[in-house]
Parts: sequence; structure tokens; C-alpha cells
Amino acid sequence: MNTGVAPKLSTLDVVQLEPSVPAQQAADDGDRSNTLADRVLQDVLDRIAGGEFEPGSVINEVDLARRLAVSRGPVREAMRRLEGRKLIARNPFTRARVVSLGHAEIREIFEMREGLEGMATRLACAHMSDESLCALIGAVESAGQTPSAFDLHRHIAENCGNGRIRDLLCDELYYLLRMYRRQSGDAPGRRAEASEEHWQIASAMNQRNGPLAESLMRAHIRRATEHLVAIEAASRS
Amino acid sequence: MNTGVAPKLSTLDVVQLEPSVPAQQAADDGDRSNTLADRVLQDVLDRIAGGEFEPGSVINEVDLARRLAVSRGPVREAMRRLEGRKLIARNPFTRARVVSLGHAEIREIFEMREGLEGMATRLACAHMSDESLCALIGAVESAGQTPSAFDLHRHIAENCGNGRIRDLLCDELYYLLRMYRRQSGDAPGRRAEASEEHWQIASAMNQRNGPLAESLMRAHIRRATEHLVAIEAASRS
DNA sequence: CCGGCGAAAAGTGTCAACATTTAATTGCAT
DNA sequence: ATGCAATTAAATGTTGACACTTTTCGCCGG
Repeated sequence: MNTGVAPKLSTLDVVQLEPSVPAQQAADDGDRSNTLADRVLQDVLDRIAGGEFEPGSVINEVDLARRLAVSRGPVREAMRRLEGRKLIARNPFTRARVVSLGHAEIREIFEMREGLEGMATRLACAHMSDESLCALIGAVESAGQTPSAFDLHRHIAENCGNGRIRDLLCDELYYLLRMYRRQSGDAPGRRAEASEEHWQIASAMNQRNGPLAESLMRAHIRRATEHLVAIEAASRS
Repeated sequence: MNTGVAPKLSTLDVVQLEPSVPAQQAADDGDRSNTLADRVLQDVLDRIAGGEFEPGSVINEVDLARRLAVSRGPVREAMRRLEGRKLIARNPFTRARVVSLGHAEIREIFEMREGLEGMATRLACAHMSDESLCALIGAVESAGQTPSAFDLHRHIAENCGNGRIRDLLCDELYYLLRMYRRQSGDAPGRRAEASEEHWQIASAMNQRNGPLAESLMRAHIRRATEHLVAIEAASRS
């Protein structure tokens, strides 16, 4: 049900937006949201991440506005910001749809990751603090029992010292990947190999060997890509 | 005058938005703009690219609305899309400003380019059509007299076969670089070396040698980065 | 029974007025 | 004259109503 609409709901089913802080400590947990449009944006982002708005589904402005008990103005502004982020696609007068990711788009995202995360890994080797690096090593060594409590890729992106790369990876690409994984169930694991490759990358980073770490990271992502296209070919037979 | 406001203009100074096509062949020259917000967006983009809105200057919604003879709604929606693209920054109730690029941001952009354009070059070696490659070779060989009529970087990005990388490079990063060049005059040339490096890259691409072309492109961008930080250090003394 | 045609419904785009917040200015006390 | 506080001005945020477009549903003819 990829082309369906978002779940229709009655007028009475109104959810309460978390109340705005009284304009004092907006930097509470990172979501500075004093305006309604900001809160609508955050809400839609959460719904997309949470799987409530499936990829390809239609987002209805008036329904969303009713649901959030706000006017259509803030809703429209939030949608325009999502549009600028390329998370929803729209044609002038037709409904806006959550972007749906096909195999081609996923391949593009993985190619982008190969270039960006390779560079991020190299930069992290030079910029990352010793404490952060130790935390990374420890977390990678004890991987397996805590599968998603610590994400090597995200940690590298967040500490690479390049805010633009960090934002692009964490706020957009990883977001899209989560959408895709939710959309087309978790692929059959490659976790053992991935863990081994993660350990190699962390080891190279521990030596502050930027070029080697970059090369390993790129190979790691390329193998994941090949694994993905293999899955895709198998599912198409 | 980096912190100034955008040029104030009287109420009577109204410019005419180019009239919308009658909803038939909107794909005329790539600017599908049937809604007012779309035209406002395109107008602001042109003004930023044209240097009328300097980096760091504030954009006044009501002035802009008056100037374009539209209401504030479309203006706000265009601004939100620009905000999603990270071309303007805003805090909840304060004026929105065109992003201003310091040396740190430029360095980040060049690091991003190194990763992305390297990958784009490798992909282009595999995906680019023979005709497109011939056009590239010919244009690079006859460089010098037609300095900006043909841009190697843009041509590679547009033909790399990865729409996401293409959009990010052409619609965002190159845009920001143009802003920066306009902001802090053209750096003292490195055109001879750049031309030579361009020729090497094109030669590797002509052999469809992806890894070599990628390596050359990355080295090319890294040299440009080092040149830029040298300029910066000199100007700071 | 099916396909084109037309009207009603739904949805998006635009506008002008109102509320709220920030910035600027004025006035006053020191 | 300078610095601080209250007031005024300006800009942004929000709302409901209206205009335009698309889609849908019903109708008629074949």
C-alpha cells in the first residue's frame, strides 16, 4: 500500500502539541520551537520517522491542521520547509506526498554516503578529540549486545569537525535510510561482516591514520551497496 | 558593509513579476512557476545570485511583498523553502538573514566538494555517454579564450548519473561559491594550474579510468582549498 | 455495460486583518 | 550628558475567509 493516503481521522481526534516553553530556555533538548510552524515541522518529522506517514502517502493540509489544532498557515510553512529539505514532493495544485524511495534512489544515497562518509572519516581522524575517540573504540569493541545503542557512522559524522557534512548525513541521509528500512523490511543481515569492518575502521582511526580509515570506510559502504543490489536482484526474480 | 540591510526601497518602486504562463507549457526554461510563491522563490534566488541581496543582509517580508506586488503569504512560503535549503537563516521572531560565508564555512564546502565531486567524477567515467564525453574533452582543450562558457565541474556533476549528487552540487554548493566569490572579490588567479589539472582530469576520463580521474579531481580540489587558505592567511596579516 | 461530459466536492493558493514579539525611541532620573 | 526604563513603532507569527484548480461522482448517450 504504497500509494495510499495518510490515515484519515475524524475532526474530533485532536492531538495536543507539546506546549511551548515560555520563551526562556528554548534550548532545552535541542528543539527550539517557540513558533507553531516549528512545532508542526517537528511533529511531521516525528510522524515520518515513526512510520505514521508512510513513504508515498499524501499529506493533507487541512486534516493535519485540524489534527494539530492550528490554522493552515503554520502547516503550509512547515510543509515548505520539508519541501526545501526534499523530504516531501509537491506539484503546484496537487497534494504533497512524502518522498518514496526506490532502489535507484537508495543506490544514489549510498554513493553519496561513500564520498561523504569517507571524507568525514578522514576529517574525524584529524579533528576528533582523544576522549571521543576512546569512547568510539570502546563502543565498537563491545558491539553485538548493544546493537543500536551506539552507531559508528553517526558518531563519526557528529565528530568530523565539518558541520555541513554532519548536518547532511545526520539530518537527511540517515533519516531517509531509516524511512527506507521501515518501508522495505530489514534486509537479511550482514551484521557479522559489518561488525568486523567497523572494528577495522575504528582501529585505523585509533592510529589516526586518515587515509587508511577513509579507504576502509569507503570499502565498507561499497560492500553494503553491493549487498543491497544483490538483495534487490534476488527479490526481483 | 556586511551587516547592513537589503536596499530599502519606496512603496512605489514595484517590479513586475514575469507573468505566469497559462498553465500549459510550464516547462519552458526550467522554471516551472505557476504559483506566486514559486515565482517569489525564483526572484529571490536571482537577486541573491545577482548580488542584490548581499550575504548577511536581512530580508524584510513586507518590503519584499510590496516590491513584488503580492501578499505576505507567498513571500513567507518562499522564505521557508529557502530556509529549508539553508540559504537563509532565521530565529523565531527576528529578521531572516541571507547566510554569510566565513572562511570556516568555505573550507567546509570545499571539503564536501572533495568527497562529492570525487565520487561524481568516478561515476561520470562509468555513466557518461560518449557524445557528452567528447563535448567535455573538446571544451577543456579549447579552454582559455572561453573561460566560463564551459565549466568542467558543473558538466561532470550534471552527467554523473546521480541526481542527488547533481542537485546538491549544482543547486547548493556552486550557488554558495558564487555568493562567496562575489562577496570577497575574485582571488588572485590560479587559472594556469587549474587549466592544466582540468586537462589531466579530462584525459583520465577519456580513458574511462574512474579511480584515476577521481584521484585527480580530489587532488585538484584540495589544491584549490590550500590556495584559498593561503590567501586567507595572507589577507589576515 | 462502458466511456465521455458536467457539476459538485475537496484541496490548494492567496489575501487582508489581527495578535505577538522584538527593536527603536522617547522621556526621565542621576 | 549618560544610562535605564517605559512607550511607541515595526516586523514577524497566526488566523479565517475567499479564489482557483484538481479530482471525484453522477448523468447521459452510445
